[in-house]
Amino acid sequence: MARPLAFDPQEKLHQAMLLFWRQGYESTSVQDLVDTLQINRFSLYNTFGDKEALYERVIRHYRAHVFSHLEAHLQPAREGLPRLFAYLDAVCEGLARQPEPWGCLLQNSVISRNAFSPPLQGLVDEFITTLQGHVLAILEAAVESGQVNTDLTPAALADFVVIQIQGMLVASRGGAHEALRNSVAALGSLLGYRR
Amino acid sequence: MARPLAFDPQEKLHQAMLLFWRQGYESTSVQDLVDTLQINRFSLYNTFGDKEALYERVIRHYRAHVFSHLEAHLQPAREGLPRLFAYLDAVCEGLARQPEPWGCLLQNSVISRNAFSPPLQGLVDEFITTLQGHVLAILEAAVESGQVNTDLTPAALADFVVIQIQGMLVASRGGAHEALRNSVAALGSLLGYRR
DNA sequence: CGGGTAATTGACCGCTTGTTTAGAAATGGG
DNA sequence: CCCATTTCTAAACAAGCGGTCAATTACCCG
Repeated sequence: MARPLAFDPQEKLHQAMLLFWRQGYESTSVQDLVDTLQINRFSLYNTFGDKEALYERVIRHYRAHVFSHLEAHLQPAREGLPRLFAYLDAVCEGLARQPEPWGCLLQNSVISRNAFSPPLQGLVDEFITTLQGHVLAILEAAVESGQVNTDLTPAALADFVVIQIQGMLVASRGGAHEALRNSVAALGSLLGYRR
Repeated sequence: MARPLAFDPQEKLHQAMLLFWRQGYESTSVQDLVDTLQINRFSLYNTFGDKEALYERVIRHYRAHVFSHLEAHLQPAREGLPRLFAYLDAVCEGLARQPEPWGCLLQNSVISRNAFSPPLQGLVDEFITTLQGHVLAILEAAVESGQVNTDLTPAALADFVVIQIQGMLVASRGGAHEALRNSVAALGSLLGYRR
């Protein structure tokens, strides 16, 4: 056959994810990637395609290896509020554990979505759609089972909660960990959720 | 004396604000500014300094001519919840009226604060601090006067509401106007605020 | 009307961006 | 052992970035 790769693509992809996560898409140059991943410029293009193609793979990697663990807390939706707050607690904990306030790679991508081509925009938009779906299912179950007593529709409540989550993810980039915990506690109290 | 300016600095500053508002700081090049403001490159530097100095003046301009009108709804704080929801309604209305979903220039600046020098970072951080101050004062008055019945501290509630506002401002960039209104309605309902 | 002052002009600087090229090096099967 | 195949290396590409320059133009005051 031919000359084998001198590096592990998965490992390099992981390193690229960490770099993009910390610095953002636009602020991370190809030179940064070359320096950090310790592979040649051409090898980078040869294995991952151009910068945006690499970022797409990074996003999928993040979704599969980071977000999926958080997403697991949101199921099964029929259990209602305990699932929502298990997720919110895990989000708080994950954000607080970061050495620097990087926030969430997916939410960061949503914010800079205008820098992407339409297909990639669609991919990052899926994040909000997915979140919305999970939260809505949980709140429908919560309202139906009487966990939360309100005259609001589950859909309106879901909009409210998703926006709250988005706010938490951006606020975390200021390092306001206590504000995040306060925020979750307040939401719990207002929804009448007893732990 | 000497040759007078061939343009109105205030007018050009306003145009620069609109451009930065729409495109963001990093995505707006000096060439974009030259093309849009219709003044020469050097004249731009001569009157406003470098790109970051211009952006600082843009932020101050925004604060004085755009945000101040919204901020006015937050006072006097002693009136409590009506002031908060007057502000939130105005924010919703302002965001919905935008021809394209630009969000809030100040919140957008907070998000890309890492691209700025420390002094400018401080200036954009003032936005959250200011908002926090207003909201806290309102909620203290609201709790004390019994407008809202909760076992939460006003400080925790303020963290919650400020994060909610931040979430609204970033979500608006996806054009989700109805979700914003639902979100405000949900907050009102959960706080027991009757309009 | 003439001279001093300041705004304007457009070319130009060095640097970084993302991307590509041509040639050298390394592998494993026939 | 050698050649086909693929990776690797370093250099270079064009385009765009923020920022600066000397020369020119237009104005107001004396």
